Amino acid sequence: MSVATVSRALSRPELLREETRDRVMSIVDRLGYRPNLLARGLRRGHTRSILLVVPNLSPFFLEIFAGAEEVARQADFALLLGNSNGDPEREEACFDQVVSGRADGIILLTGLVPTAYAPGKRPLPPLVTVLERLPGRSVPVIRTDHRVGAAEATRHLIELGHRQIAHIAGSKHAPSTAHRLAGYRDALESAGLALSQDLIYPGDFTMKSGAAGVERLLSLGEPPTAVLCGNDEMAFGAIRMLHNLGLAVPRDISIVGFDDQNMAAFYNPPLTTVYIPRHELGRRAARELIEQLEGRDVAHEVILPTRLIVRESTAPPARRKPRAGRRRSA
Amino acid sequence: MSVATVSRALSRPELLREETRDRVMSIVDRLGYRPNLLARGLRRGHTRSILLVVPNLSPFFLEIFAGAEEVARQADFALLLGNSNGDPEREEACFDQVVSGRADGIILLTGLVPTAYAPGKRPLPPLVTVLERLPGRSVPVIRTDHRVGAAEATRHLIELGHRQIAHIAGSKHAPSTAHRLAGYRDALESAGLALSQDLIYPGDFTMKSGAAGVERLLSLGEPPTAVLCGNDEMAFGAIRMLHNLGLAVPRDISIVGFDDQNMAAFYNPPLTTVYIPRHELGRRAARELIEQLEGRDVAHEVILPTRLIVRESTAPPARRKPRAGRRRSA
DNA sequence: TTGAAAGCGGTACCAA
DNA sequence: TTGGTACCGCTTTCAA
Repeated sequence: MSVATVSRALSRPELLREETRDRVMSIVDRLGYRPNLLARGLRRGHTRSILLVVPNLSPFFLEIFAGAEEVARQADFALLLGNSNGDPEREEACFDQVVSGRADGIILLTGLVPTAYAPGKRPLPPLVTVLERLPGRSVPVIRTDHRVGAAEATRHLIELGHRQIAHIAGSKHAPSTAHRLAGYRDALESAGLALSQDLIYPGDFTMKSGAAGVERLLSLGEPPTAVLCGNDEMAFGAIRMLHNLGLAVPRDISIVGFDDQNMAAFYNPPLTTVYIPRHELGRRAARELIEQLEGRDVAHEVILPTRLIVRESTAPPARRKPRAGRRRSA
Repeated sequence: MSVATVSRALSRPELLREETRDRVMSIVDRLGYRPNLLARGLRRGHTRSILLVVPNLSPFFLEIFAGAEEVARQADFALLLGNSNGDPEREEACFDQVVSGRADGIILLTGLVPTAYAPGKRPLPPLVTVLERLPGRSVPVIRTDHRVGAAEATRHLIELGHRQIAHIAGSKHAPSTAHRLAGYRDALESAGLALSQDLIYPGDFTMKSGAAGVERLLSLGEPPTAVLCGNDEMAFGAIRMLHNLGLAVPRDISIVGFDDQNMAAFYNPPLTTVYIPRHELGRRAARELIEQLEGRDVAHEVILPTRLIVRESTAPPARRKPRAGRRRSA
């Protein structure tokens, strides 16, 4: 029996006589034979695998990964994970994976393309971005409207009666940061509330920065009665710090997060936050990329809705001004 | 100039005259040429990539991944992520990746080998396990001593004066569950405290099960004054439920977690827990596997120490019995 | 329906 | 130090 026959039994069984096919398969089973994917990929010119590039390994991105993996698996694609860790060099290495033939396309969660792939230099690999539109590029994007989500969350606070509403913003590098800030401003403006630069603290998405942010905001002459945080982590950090300062959430101050991580519902108190359909974001991204790889036309932009989830970290403002009480011993 | 020369310029530059090498490299740079990794892997017989297999995408495993990635990168290995999701079939598919030539070896975090690779069937790929020893196999393992860690945590509660100490155990499928339970028992026995099956709740590592567990334990005739949880997530769930029931931690009941996730220090209250050196576990695993792949001898077992981190979720028992108070409105 | 053989893009051996 | 070339394992065209 020739190698061609074995190859056909595995790849295009319909071309073989049933008897031949069975004979091959039984031997394959017995030997535990698995075709060499490198050779196959080399010959076929593609590997049926896609690379998802994240800027870090936070649970937020990993859930998008999980969604993408689900769709990829169904379509018989392998999903690889590339962690750029914010390093442009590593990001470029991820893109090179496609040039090197290890993957057929990229799902990009970092919001930026390596400079080596700037327009006019190397051509982009098959690409879909998630969360962030690529400026000046016509690359399909699956995203949510951060601005609308942030505005809705801010409006929730306004409707509760808050007037002094602060914002702890995310990392400057993330384009979503600007959009969430814009939504916060939109809501304040439509309510006729004054914007104050003092009420905006530049965080970096870490719990630590959330804690630092709220401490800083509290030191203001006119401290806020509510804070919209750029993500859940910073909200957790903020709440923790408030408790540490002897302040209770939401009694003394209301806190809103962004993302609705799994932990949000189980935090103490459960966090009011903006739900982002991470899983679906991943699913759609994988679907679009696979369509693209298979030569079909794809949507240029998909916008998935966010949703405000009201839990127990928000309430009407207290009568008296929130002031740091005795700092807890520990 | 021949292809052989280009190949050498990229793979073994020391074999070329400096001038030739520079000439090749300048053209490589200009063209953005990247060697095809499939062809290279096919020819060389290895890919310099290793696959890390996790049972799910929880932050716990991802931190081990991050540690392994660090070492892999330094050694110029790519680290792939395989998510078996508890499915034996997917687990087997991960092992097949090595047989298919996509990876050279496996770092296994699931604690079990697919049945297709049972002793006497297919030979195991180059393998290092993390956290769990493989029964009946001489596979290198990098682990911590869960039993000692759990005993230390339990002793901490005993020293605080607790006598009724419960345990919310992890998933039955994880071997660590049994070890942590054993450590809990060890400490109780050495302190001369009675063991009661009622005080052991079978959880599954989720926050939800932690919440259900503590609710159940509280309904006991003689409810516990402290609970050792099999991981941090269950501890968070437990604390949340307690607050929901109008009970405060640690005033009414003490809670200890296991793992020391990032969130532990920022939970409300900050969680007393057992630190597991996840990052180092990953680093060591990658290092051992790479050594093994390069034909060197490797340690058969590496045991890394755990460490009890005392924060604010534990305190001496209250005088009066903890009883569920008014259930909070929300 | 099956077999023979070319070729995917590199690497490494041998020769020059 | 460089070039020519066989070969890694598979797919696919062409011929039988």
